[in-house]
Amino acid sequence: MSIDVQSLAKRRGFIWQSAEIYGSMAGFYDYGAMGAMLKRKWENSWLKYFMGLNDNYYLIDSTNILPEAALKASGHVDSFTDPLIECTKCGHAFRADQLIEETTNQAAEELSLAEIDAKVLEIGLACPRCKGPFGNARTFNMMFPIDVGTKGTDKAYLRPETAQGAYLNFKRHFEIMRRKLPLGLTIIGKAYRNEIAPRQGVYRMRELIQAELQIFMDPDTFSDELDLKEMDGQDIQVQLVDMRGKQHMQPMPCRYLVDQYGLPEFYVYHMLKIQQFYLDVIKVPKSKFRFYEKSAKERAFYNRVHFDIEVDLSTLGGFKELAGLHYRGDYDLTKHQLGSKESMEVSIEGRRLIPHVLELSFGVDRNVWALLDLHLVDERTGVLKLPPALAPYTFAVFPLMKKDELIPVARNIHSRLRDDYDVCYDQSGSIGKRYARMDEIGTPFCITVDFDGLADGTVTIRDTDSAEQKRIKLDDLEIIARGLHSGKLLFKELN
RNA sequence: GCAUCGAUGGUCUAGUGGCAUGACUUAGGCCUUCCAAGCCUAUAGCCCGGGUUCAAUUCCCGGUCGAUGCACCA
Repeated sequence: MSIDVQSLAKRRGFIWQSAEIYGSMAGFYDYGAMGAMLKRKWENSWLKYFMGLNDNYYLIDSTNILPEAALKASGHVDSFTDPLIECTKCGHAFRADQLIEETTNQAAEELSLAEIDAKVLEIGLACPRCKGPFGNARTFNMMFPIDVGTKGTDKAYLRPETAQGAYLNFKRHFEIMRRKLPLGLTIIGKAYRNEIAPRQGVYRMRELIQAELQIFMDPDTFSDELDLKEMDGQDIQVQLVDMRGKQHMQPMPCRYLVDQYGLPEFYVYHMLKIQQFYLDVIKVPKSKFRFYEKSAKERAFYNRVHFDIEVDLSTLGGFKELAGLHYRGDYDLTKHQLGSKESMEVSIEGRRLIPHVLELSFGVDRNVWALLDLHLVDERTGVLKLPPALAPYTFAVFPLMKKDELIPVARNIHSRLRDDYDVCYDQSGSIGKRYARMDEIGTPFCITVDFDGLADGTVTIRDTDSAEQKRIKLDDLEIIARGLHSGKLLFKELN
């Protein structure tokens, strides 16, 4: 029998559907005690890594509710919408613009609802499934509308992406942070999309968490400010558009991607950084990681370069998008300049420009799920081997048995460590069962107080990864704990 | 949103028109000097609404949720 990640996630307190006792709504998930800690630690690792790329990158926060005008300017009110027509006979809904385009070979994207209705009549469009007649076209916008104020007269929406918060705040932060480029603004927060058919667990949700870094920069000088030497001799795992169907991915030298494939140096530099994050911090096996190039047709029109970051997840049946690296150009700030009539132009050493945006966009829920998927290594017994910095609990402390001599010592160790780490104390059940519990929630180190140790001031410490044990002096506990937690000391280096 | 299938303690399941099965888990106890041992006890369940029936977890209708395919995913 193999461990089902979904039921482990539920049973051990990671994640499950929201409002369970009322039958749930599709696309909404809640985090339990373990899941919330795992998510927080993923976010912390992510922040530490990506904020560390530049001194001028900052964490900010912004509202989930945005005024209609802002989302009108960003294009979401109009383009986050699909015109639908429904068959009056079989009830099947179709994308009106696509159907018209297929039938007439004419672009229909710009047609209004009334124009669509007229066009449907004109060309005698009928339901491709049952030949039934179509009703009037209507729009379906993926944004959740909100009525603000007692009369609900201020129209607003739940934000469909966190990015807009950074764009709306750009001018003020540019001023506060002393007018330097590149300026990085990070937001970790909720975004909302009224998906037509949420599927595959946390992979497509209606309320999701995004971690996004928006880098505002001058495309002509940004590359010069990066340490491009880091790219020398480094390969990126990529699947380019023309490789599709032939292979999953191929290691391509950074230099090739710049010189031959024509990607901007700053873009490839960030590919490398993202790859290092996944391979070194998240510990994704190299064979399960790739950048997946989006074709001109697949990417949003304002993205000049777009690769998805994909990881091979067995629970989701293959390579799945966990993040995206988008070179959005000056599209966003230009749009908000038009919409708000506030100038988004900046002046740097005599050069005036509207900064361009390089967006690093991560789906947090998917990434947290990926941790469970990737690190549940023993499917039979359910051993989760999480990196110490990501595990919900870094340490667990047990008395070998529920005996009066052992309990106070174990309690004391627990409280010594608790100030600095997330530590679990457990004295219930056999020692083997307690180790197994910790295996399932990914606690990397278990400290056990036994009778031998009472005499000579030692405890045993067990490594989840290898299930091996070593005996350490209680006096060394703090320094060893610090080393193991940071990853600077490896378990095998003990003694 | 359409189609097919499904939904039983916390988890995984058996089964049924009339006291709902088992395992694991969890809690308490006994035992136990290191990897889910054993014994005793306890807690806990038929997705929601309506219908048929003396009686519905079971049959019927509608909904919700899930899996899969199609569609959708700027």
